[in-house]
Amino acid sequence: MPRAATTTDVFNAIAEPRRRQIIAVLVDGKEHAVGEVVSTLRLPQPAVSKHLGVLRKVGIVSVSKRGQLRMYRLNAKELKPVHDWVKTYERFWTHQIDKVKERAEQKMMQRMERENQSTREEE
Amino acid sequence: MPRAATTTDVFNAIAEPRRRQIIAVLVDGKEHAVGEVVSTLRLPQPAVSKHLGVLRKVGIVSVSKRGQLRMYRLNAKELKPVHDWVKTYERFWTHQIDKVKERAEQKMMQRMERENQSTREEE
DNA sequence: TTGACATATTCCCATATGAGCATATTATTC
DNA sequence: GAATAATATGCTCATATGGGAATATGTCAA
Repeated sequence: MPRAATTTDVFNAIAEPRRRQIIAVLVDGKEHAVGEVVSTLRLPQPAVSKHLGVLRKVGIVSVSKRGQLRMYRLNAKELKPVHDWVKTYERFWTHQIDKVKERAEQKMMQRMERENQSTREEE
Repeated sequence: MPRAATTTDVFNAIAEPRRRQIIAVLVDGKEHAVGEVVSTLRLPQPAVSKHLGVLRKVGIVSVSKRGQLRMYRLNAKELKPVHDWVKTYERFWTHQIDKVKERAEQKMMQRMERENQSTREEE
């Protein structure tokens, strides 16, 4: 069996860096013409159209016609499965951050104690 | 150009459903032999070895020898880039949840008012 | 109608799959 | 050392790329 199609699911669709770039351009949630994406990312127009096509098939973006323009809009809700999935593993690095914070607070307390002591010594 | 290699980055590595399944088996953070994964997921052993190889190249898992066993352990920190990326778009559905909560609270308030009223009527 | 402009589509190509199967490698035990 | 167990590796195959270039489609404007 070959690799799953990029249009199979969101995970495959976002595996492509350029598609993530395109998504980033649409992050404001507003409508953007293909040409905007092209000039912003400086990618060949056919490439952008193709990538947008993949994103559309998966539902990450939606299109609407405005004259001769095709306006693409981000439908970020489709990214939720990715978020839900990766959130399961969040604790693995969040705990680490907590420990760092803890150590920092301990140092802060120690420093405050020291400063408190020298203040008393000044009295 | 063909599609990027699955060993290129984490995004490509986790695009494969079976690899996500394997990651799920290793979620407890403890060491697991290949055979455990094989029997848990009921996948062919060569397939599991190959997928573990991909995950290892990307750094998502680490290996250590224990006799004739190869113990694989999840290195979930490598998934952080995915989390960081998708978190940028979290607000798109979180806001929706907030709205749902808001509506629920409004209904609750209305209900309380009604009950309050009927209580007064009982007086 | 004829252009000019914005996008989409088609073709070709090099390449990286992932599955299935057979086989090699390594370690253990008798 | 031989047999066995646990993994890894090598092979072929069908298939889905993504890029580039050319071209088709669709739309507006004069």
